[in-house]
Amino acid sequence: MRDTRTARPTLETVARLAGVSRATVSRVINGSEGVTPGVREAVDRAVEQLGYVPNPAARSLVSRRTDSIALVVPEPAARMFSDDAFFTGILRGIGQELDAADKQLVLLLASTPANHGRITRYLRARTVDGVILASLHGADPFPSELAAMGVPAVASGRPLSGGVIPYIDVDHVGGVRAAVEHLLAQGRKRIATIAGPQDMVAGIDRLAGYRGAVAAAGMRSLVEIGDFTRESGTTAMRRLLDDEPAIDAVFVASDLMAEGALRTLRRERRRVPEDVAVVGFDDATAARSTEPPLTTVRQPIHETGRMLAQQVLRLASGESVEPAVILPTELVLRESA
Amino acid sequence: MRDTRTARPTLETVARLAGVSRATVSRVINGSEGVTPGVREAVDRAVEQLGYVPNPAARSLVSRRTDSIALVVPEPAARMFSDDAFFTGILRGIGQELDAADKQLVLLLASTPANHGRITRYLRARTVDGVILASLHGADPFPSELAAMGVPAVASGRPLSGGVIPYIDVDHVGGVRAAVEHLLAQGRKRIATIAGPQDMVAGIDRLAGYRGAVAAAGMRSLVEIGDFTRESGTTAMRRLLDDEPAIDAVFVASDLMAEGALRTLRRERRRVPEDVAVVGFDDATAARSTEPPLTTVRQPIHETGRMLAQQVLRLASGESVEPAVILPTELVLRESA
DNA sequence: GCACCTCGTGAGAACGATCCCGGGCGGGTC
DNA sequence: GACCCGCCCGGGATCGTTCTCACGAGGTGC
Repeated sequence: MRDTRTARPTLETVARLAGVSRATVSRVINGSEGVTPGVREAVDRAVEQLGYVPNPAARSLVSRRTDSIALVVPEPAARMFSDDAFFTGILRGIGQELDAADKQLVLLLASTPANHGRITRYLRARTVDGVILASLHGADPFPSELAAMGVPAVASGRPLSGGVIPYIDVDHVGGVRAAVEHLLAQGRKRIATIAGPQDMVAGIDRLAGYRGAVAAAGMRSLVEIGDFTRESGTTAMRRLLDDEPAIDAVFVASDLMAEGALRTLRRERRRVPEDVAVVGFDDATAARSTEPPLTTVRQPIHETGRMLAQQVLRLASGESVEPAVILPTELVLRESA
Repeated sequence: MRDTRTARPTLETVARLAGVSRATVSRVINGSEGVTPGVREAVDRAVEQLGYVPNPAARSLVSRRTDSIALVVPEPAARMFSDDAFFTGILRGIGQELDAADKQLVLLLASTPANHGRITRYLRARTVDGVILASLHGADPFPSELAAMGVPAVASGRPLSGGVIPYIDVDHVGGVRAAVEHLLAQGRKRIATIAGPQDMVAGIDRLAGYRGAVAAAGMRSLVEIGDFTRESGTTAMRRLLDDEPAIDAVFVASDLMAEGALRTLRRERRRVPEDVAVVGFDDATAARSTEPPLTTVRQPIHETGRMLAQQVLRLASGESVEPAVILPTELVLRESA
């Protein structure tokens, strides 16, 4: 007899109370087929009465499953991203799907390089059934490491290091094309862009999309590089106006930078959209409240999170998945263009 | 002989290679004292050579520790919070401390009521050594449930349901007092407030702070309630101006709402700070880029996260902690007041 | 020089589940 | 009526650690 406060019931306890064996209780708990209804009921009652909850450690020791998925977030990604809403949006999407599948989410923040080793070790211990990699900078080592370890993994955003693990991304190029075509349809003649950092996929692909669309229209491109922050949008816009005062439209690779750009335009007394049209990217919450409200490219953040979770769960259960899933983007028309 | 690709080394494997017993290897792994340097070295070499990583499931089965901490986030909190930067800030703070302590972070998003049961069950299974509760709405059941289960837990923000578990919060009242006194020192005569929702501590305490400070100065209070969103700031400010055109200052309980308020003031052609001074709360990143830049009360978000982690780790290791830790806030002077 | 104590090491019993395998029982077929 | 085939259920091994306890060697005190 042990302290009833601390002594948690085990399979054994339940089995005795229900008058059956451990194996049978296990079958009932895990919903196996061949159990007589009467017995099943007796076990259920015992479980209920004792408040039995299976011990996950014991379970995963033998089953070699942990029912949990890791989300690895390299710090640069977390810090740089256009806004935190992106991160939390993805998180909610992932959470929703894992929830439905009754899996846990383990968050691994890679803040320091030291930390990186800690994470790899953790992953090697097979403490999780699968890994989701948040979007990465340049030559991030995680994808190939994970592939080498044989851990089921998917990435958010096309990994720049090459196609070694499957990924989910949004249609950057298509979104930008729609934006530029919208500007062209308005009769804009001189369309510039404020691009994102060129060591991130989002930065690279959106710039490529702009270049392609502008070239297709037989126009010259005009590019300034920012770093996805509001401040960089402000200064980049100023440089653009200095270089080419005749600009009548600008595609900005993030809403945050677009806010900054709007500010410069206001200071320079350029009317938006009359003198200069502005299109952003992200459809951040702030896009509704800029002056004027921002026309922007919406990306399905929540859906991305859900898809990430779905794919990694598939991989974890042994199925195979497409090497890439590209989710559609959508131009949202407001007043800035 | 098993497949070397899948067969992970165990203590036994390491022990054989090093020519010692399992127990000794275990001692070395866990850094116990009494091990001869020579033996320790031999074991270290074997571990290195085999790439041995302890199996967490086996370990926690016997040790009854899991080396992981859960962060429980009720959906309303996540959705409503002034901005997602708050959440991610807390997260980073927690991450940093857990990292230093070599603990994992398990994220539990309470999106639906159904989900709530799932979370409680998970927590009852003792899958984590401790729990951090993200800030809660009104009468959230988690604090008392956790207390009843005897799981070490701390809350972010004073739980409204009463002092059943320790918490970390910032000095809302002190911050607001500093803000109001700053306005008084400028000779402002009619100081209004836009408060947050009155079912959240942040909303309640900041309003209380305002009421206290204004009363102390022998002035009447003038209150409009918002919900921490930009839009609610816009409309609340309009109502305030309608009610009392003579307003010459307003304390706004969040920067996001302050942005909305600035917008209304701009539309109504009131100059800030000449005609109306505005002070926000949070020191969100956007506060630097409003026009004019926002004077606001900074709360130590990152520090809050770190403290949450520190306290829950203390509790988990059996120590006791103060029932409440209040971190200081600071008035940041910019141009809006 | 004998008893005692300390310190490093090993043997073996848990921890609490899953899962394979075999035994018992009931019913259908010849 | 005997045989056989399924279907349920139980026994027991197993997963990979930690931890208690016992043991032996070497140093110290008298």
